[in-house]
Amino acid sequence: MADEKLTTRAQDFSAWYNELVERAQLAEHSPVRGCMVIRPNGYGIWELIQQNLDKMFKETGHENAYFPLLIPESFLKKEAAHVEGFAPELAVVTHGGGKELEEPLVIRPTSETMIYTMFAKWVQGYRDLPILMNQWANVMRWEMRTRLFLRTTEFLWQEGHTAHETEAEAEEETLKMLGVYRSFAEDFMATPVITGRKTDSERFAGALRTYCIEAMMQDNKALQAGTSHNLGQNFSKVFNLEFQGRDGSMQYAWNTSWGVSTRLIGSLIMVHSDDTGLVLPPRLAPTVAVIVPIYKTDEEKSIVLETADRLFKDLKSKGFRVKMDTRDNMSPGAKYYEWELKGVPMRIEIGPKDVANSTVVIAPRITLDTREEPKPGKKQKLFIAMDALCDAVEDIAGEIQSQLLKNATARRESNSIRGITDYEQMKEILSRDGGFVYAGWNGDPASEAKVKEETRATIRCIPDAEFRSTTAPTKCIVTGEAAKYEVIWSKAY
RNA sequence: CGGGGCGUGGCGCAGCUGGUAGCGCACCUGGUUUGGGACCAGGGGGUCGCACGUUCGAAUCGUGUCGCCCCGACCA
Repeated sequence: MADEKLTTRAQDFSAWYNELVERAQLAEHSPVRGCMVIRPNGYGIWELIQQNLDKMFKETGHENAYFPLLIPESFLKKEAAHVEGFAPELAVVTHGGGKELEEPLVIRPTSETMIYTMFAKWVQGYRDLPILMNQWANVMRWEMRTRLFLRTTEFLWQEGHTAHETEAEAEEETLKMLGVYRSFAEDFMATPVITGRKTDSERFAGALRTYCIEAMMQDNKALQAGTSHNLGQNFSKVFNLEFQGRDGSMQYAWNTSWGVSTRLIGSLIMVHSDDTGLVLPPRLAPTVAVIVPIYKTDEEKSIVLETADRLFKDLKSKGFRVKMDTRDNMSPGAKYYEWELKGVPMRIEIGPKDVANSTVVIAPRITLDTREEPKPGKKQKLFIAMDALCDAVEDIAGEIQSQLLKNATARRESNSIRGITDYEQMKEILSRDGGFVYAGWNGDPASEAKVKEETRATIRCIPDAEFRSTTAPTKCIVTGEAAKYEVIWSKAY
């Protein structure tokens, strides 16, 4: 491997991202415009996202189901806001079996219309509620411009859809799932997120209220990592999702929908990775540790491999996602670079010296505050007794997981600016370093649009109470009028 | 859709004042190496996005076409 170094983040963040995705073999462009091929290294991350989120969905009472890829065009046209929101980005099937179809079929951009059509058949009385459902699926949106993981024509996601008896119940569900996303982001993605509500202009087409989790990337831009919508009765009215209530009257159900997508993988990359390559939180790393055996002579080779294999099997039997790199045509150094590029959280080196001492060397992918500082100019290396290896891997994985969250949180905080009251100053900040600017807003879409036009920044959300500044801004930063909300302004993906 | 760039072995590129392809990496074989990107020797693999045209002759010139990437407006 004589590959050149990656473009650095400082040189060109965008080029760094693109190179990293391809070099770490996460995904690449397919022969079809805007569609990506997710390679095993990337798909493995998605599988872990799926497994863990799915568990959280089940724990909160949801069940999985599957609905068709194709949706009659007329379904999409039933809900006015929905049509308007999605019409430009639909892919439409017009032919089947060699004949033109009587009614074109749309490849789902999202499944509200199909799912609520079915819900309507399943619900008669209030006892049939709530319905708490989720599907893992692919969807298509014909985007103008695509980027691997962040915005592709086809992408993988989960979409939760629920139906409830009352508005309050629906709102509770909407917020509960937002909470699930937040926990997942923090506990698994090691990514701090801000929860909040979207303004009307950023709201989902057809929703009453849209809530979101927003994360900050290393270039200080925001990325919406998940959304949860309270759909009110907008869809139930259009799709006749009615039930007989406790008082005997016919009522429309209250719906919610919520989703996260393969975009999360893009977020993981942009939050944690460095100029050496991918950095993955251990809980979402398809390979948590890789063993690199080191030897010169044949005698050394046999004894090192024997020991390494024993440790490998031991780790594996205890459930660790571990790999052993026995390639013989590659120097250890080359392997180090490769596994670092691929984001494996820790490397376990075993050489003759280690065998003699009954130790191994563990090199964590990031520097840990919890361990002895690395020597100047060197990477951190930890000497671990062989008989304590399993515990050590477990501990170090936990420390990396926490360290990543700590680093990302510190970075976000140092790039969050509060207390700005001067619009010119905000413009200056947004055009220079960017970041999250907390400031007042009069609640008028016009002032929001003005900022977007002049700075390309948008209101990411009206943050929940715990994220707001201790002293609330009194004036709208754009107009100087009384502020209705404190909001977060930022450029976004 | 506007602006820019590009299509030549798997990848990255050179060749483009016309004479039927070359380099680096990767790959295969053998040998020496291996604690931070090894080296030597030998070897396999493309007809130059596609179409038409000019010409004795086209990767190279002309026209057209398709596709991709990057920057903007739209979006998870």
